[in-house]
Amino acid sequence: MPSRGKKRGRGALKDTKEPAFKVAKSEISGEGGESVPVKTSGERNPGKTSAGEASTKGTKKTYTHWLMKSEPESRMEKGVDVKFGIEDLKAQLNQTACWDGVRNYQARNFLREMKVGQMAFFYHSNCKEPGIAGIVKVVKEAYPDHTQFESKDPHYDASSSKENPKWCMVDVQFVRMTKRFIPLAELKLHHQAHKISGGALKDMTLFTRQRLSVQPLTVEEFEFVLSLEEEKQH
DNA sequence: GCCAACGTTGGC
DNA sequence: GCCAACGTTGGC
Repeated sequence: MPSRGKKRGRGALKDTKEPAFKVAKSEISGEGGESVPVKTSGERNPGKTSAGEASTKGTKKTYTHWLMKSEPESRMEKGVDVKFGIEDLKAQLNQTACWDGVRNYQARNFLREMKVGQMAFFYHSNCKEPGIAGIVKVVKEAYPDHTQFESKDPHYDASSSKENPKWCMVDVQFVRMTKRFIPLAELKLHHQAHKISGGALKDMTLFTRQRLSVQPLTVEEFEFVLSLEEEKQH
């Protein structure tokens, strides 16, 4: 939904109450976030916590790099155009926008993990040429997504309350375009080759959880994708 | 426009 | 708690 959700327009910068960490049990599916990491009881923490590395802390990985999907082409959803490509981000005041409209628990939980200064790929989805168009950085950490309370908004959620907001957003700022557009098809070729060779993209979330609109990348994945910038396409 | 993948809902 | 039906995402 970030793709299905991202919309133009600055979000009001009002800061309401922090979303409680406690969430309704109906949200369990997403409550753990990418909670998946095996919880081996008693297993001692490998302690492999190099800065920036997807580290194993306790039972859950922490990430420092992300990929966020948004739709660069016009599409009407409940009478509202949800188009928001990287050019739209660049056009915002301070080239900064709130990442509203995320309505998936896993994606939301990743938004909550994001820290100021962290980098994310801006991915163009549901369009002629899907792929990575640029790089953005987190400039404000998770706070309530105001659009969940607005009945006219395509992502209005009647089941959420201001006392206990269900959905959050972060603010991101444009950093730069990638040196060249990196098409999904190209990433997929690497992913498939890496599944055999054991390369950096072998488990890339873009392919293992294809519908997730806000997703983490390991440092290795992020750097490998960056290395593709330098390649001339066939 | 088709449809695979997959998240959510609700009956039981 | 299972799982079929349904809805959404998003590539192609």
